[in-house]
Amino acid sequence: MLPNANTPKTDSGSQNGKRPFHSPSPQSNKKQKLMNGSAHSYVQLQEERQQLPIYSARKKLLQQVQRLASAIVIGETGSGKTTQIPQFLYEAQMHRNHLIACTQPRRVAAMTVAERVAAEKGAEVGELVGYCVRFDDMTNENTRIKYMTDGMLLREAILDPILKRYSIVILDEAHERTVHTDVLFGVVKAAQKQRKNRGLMPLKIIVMSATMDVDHFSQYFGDAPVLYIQGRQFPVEVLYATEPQSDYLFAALVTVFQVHKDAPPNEDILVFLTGQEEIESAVKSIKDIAQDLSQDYPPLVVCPMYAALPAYHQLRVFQPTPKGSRKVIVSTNIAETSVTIHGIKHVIDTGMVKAKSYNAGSGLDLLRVQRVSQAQAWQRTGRAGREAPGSCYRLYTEPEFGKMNINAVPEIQRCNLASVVLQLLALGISDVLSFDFMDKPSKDSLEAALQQLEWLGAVAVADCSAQGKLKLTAVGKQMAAFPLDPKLAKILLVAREHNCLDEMLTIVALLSVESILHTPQNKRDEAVAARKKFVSPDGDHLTMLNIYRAYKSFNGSKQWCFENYVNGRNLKLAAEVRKQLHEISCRLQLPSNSCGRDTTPIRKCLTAGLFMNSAELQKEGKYATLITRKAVAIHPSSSLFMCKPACVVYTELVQTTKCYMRDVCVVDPDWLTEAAPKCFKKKKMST
DNA sequence: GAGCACTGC
Repeated sequence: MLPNANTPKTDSGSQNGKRPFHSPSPQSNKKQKLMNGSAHSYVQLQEERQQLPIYSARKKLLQQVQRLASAIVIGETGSGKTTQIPQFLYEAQMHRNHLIACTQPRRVAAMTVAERVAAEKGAEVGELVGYCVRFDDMTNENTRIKYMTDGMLLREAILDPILKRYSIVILDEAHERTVHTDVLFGVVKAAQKQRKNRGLMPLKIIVMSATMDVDHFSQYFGDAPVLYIQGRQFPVEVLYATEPQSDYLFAALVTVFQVHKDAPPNEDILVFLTGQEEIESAVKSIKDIAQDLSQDYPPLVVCPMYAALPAYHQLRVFQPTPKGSRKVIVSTNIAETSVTIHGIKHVIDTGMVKAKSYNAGSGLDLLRVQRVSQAQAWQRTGRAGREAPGSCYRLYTEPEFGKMNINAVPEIQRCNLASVVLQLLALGISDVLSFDFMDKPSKDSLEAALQQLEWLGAVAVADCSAQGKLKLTAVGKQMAAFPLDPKLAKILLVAREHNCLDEMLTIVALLSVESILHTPQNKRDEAVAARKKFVSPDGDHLTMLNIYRAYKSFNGSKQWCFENYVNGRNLKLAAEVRKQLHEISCRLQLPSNSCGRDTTPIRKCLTAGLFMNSAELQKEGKYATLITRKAVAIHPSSSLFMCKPACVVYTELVQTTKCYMRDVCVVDPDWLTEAAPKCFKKKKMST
């Protein structure tokens, strides 16, 4: 998806608030540059390996892993831990002819690191060294070192909770604390214990991180020893605002031009802002101001950077700056971890980020602009010292920095846990509330997730007491087989009763990718007009199905996508997801069939999964959700906006200026009681 | 009568 220039981050910057960045030796600097090239001879690669800082820690690490069950490795940027540690373990025969897994939070990282390590081993990727990510398994029976996404290992654990194919599991980038990594912590720890109790081959666990919160990891893994590995980060001068800034956007603009005035040309600037709209407007302001500058200033190239930006626009960020000019990149936190941009000398950190927070009580996800954590601030700072010394302008004061959270709240404490809980149950962990999380999610959010699963018919209480053991039902087991939110998995399973699996596979695939609509701000009316022919009176799900069918009938033509204002990239992804879901439904022996032109079966299936997301029209012409009686409205982007159907289900709620329902479908209220008699009966009794 | 940080199976 992204170009080669986008080197994924495999090692992470220092996040220690107290420790200054330290300089690398000149020699290692030269080697670092070599490493960034592409074609190397085997001999060259072996020489480079021995120059890495981690090489000197090799013996100690091997001894520790030999002797103990678990180890923590703290390694800074460029230490080479991700590429070297799996090789050290393999070369020392510690894999015992089983697999060494090394998990990554991101696909691109798993793939490119595997390529690199395979080259170092003088082999093709997919043989001794392989990778496994969704849609792409590059391993075979000879594979011993396997890079994979953390979500992939979690999927495998459902089929095999003690992970018998693996002798060593390395959890890399642990400081990022993704939901998948956090669940894996508990899963590998339990697998290790199980194997020990049953007298099986031990499972060694290595946690690799760039965090300052080392003790937390160590304690969780039985006081595992911690190995520190020096990195190769250049010093970055940190400058704080002298007084608090009320307008971070304005402060950012002023700072950009201050740096532009004082710094030599060819020293590029990276600015961290929070979102697409803010970035586009800042880019425009910078361009406008730059136009009015005198000829004494170097020319300015301004690039926006955010995930939703079309790939060919993203490319610009990676192109080298012409000699004598300066590049300013205005980015979301995508440049914090997911992409590495070369040539950055100055970082401007507004200290703000847009992050998701979840309210278990209302079940509402919402995106909020908030302060970054200290760890994130150091991560941003580190982006200025990748290739040479740099500077970082913090648009907040030092006391303000001191008041920030040391680490970000782990994702598992701020998201809907229905998927996680379903997976834990599928792993055979019945006592979800007391699962050994490194940082426990709140009891409320675990209970809300269980409630949802019970309503969907995925779990049943095995005995009558309130604290009774929970068990997955047959339906729950089938739901867990799909890489989907439980609501969407349920939609697929009920399709067998309504004979419309073909349609539901498409709709669910479309719901699990980002928007397939492309609506440029200045061409909104044209886009709406072009897509009018696809609109279904039954709502957005059916409209999307129409678009997908048309897309397929034009063989995914790019021209067609362009003319109809739909996002070809996301439609293609949906087709890929659909294929995977189809394979799983074949494995579960769900009958493949179509309902033709009748939309009723489709809407009944949607109701069976989305009944918790239902709303009815009130007398005064506004909507209220059925379960929580919350005031909501149809999102203006919906094909049902302006229509007033009596009863609807929706995919999700988004809170902006109002609480909006997104992806709305017209349903019959009787279908709701049919789909979840317990849920709606219960509601009537309590009101 | 509006707007969407970032990943991942």
